[in-house]
Amino acid sequence: MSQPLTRPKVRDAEATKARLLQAGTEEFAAHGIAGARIDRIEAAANANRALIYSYFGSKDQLFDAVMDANVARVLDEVPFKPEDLPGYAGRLFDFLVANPHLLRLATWHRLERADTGHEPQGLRASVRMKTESIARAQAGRRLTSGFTPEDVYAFTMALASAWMEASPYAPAALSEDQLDARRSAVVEAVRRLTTPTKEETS
Amino acid sequence: MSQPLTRPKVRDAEATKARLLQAGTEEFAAHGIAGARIDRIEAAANANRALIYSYFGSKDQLFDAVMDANVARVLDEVPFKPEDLPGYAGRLFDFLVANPHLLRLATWHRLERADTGHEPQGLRASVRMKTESIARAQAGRRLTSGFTPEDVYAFTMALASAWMEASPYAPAALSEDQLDARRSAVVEAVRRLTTPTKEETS
DNA sequence: ACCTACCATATAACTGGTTATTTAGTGCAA
DNA sequence: TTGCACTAAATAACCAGTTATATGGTAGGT
Repeated sequence: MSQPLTRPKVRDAEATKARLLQAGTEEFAAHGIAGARIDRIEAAANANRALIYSYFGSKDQLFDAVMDANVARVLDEVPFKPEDLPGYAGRLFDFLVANPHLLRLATWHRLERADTGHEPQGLRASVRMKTESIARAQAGRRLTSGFTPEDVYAFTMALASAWMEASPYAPAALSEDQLDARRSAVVEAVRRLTTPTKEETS
Repeated sequence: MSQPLTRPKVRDAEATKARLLQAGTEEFAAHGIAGARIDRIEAAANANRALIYSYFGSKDQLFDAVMDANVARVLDEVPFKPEDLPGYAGRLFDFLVANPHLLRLATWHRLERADTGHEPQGLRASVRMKTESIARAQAGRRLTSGFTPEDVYAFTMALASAWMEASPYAPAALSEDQLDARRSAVVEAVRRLTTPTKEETS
């Protein structure tokens, strides 16, 4: 995770970009855009600061690149299946437990960057795909029609990240059992929200 | 909301502190701690910057004071009743729609200040009171025992703020009708989560 | 194989504007 | 005249971004 980032023996622009993205991910997740320090990224990436400007353009643009890379990673690693929203919530919960800094990163983006209109690459398309497949599942009576597809999506996301948002104090000090219990609660909550009511199935 | 803050004719330290807290609330909600600028607070509060240091101590301590004041306000304005969690979620939703900057403020606190151990005055006590009264309601079979009191609380909070977290883009452009629909969805979601299941009531 | 000119990669030092915080004081009111 | 509210100006550190320079790999000529 936070091993020192080592340079390859040969010069390699791609590898340097990757180190800068990795160091930027950690720095931005910890301190946000305004709080991030170029010299810390420089040191952590084991690369010169001027390369940030030649490869990415500016601090803000490095943040955008960091977001793009990590959004792509989440979309890749947490598959979405509209017929199993509780399972999706559980997998998302697992991912956030394993990568709490990425939730912080997304939050910083919302606070500091969303109003600039710069959205992470692929995010909007992915959300549209998800809500549309939720709509299809609703039409097929496989999940409740009591909420709009956007509601279902927003609630699922909110429940999966509820615990990380709610407990800023001592978030890491959780036993395996406690973690399992919370995961089950999230899955069960999404199940209660999304299973069709009796009237809907009749 | 953002009228220029005017000074009284006579010198009045309390009034100046109040202006600094108000200006600080808006500045910190907009930019966070690292992004906030003392000179903007000074200008918006119509007060000299040195007063910030003599009354509050530092930029960080001004932020803490701002948090304390606004947490007190929320606790005061959004009454909690464990027997009506859906209603509580609805009122919280209303409050957040009316004061979106306070959700931002709380989020900045989580990101920038929570790990310092400085909690807003009264928050921990209030959360304990809420979870304990949820536990009593569960014991009295008035709400589901399928979740721990902490789960119930975290989920309720998450659902009430789900929409604000989920839609950073064009959050203000919502018609009255759309807002009502979202509110209803939140209330219904909390109702589905918290009403006892058939087995529980039998 | 060897040379060499070229260019992308990389670096250290610098610049100029910004920013939190302090200081030394002014003036009002009791 | 004492203490408090308030102010303007100074200070010292900080920090994003730039520049001038060095270095290593390599394509192409001999």
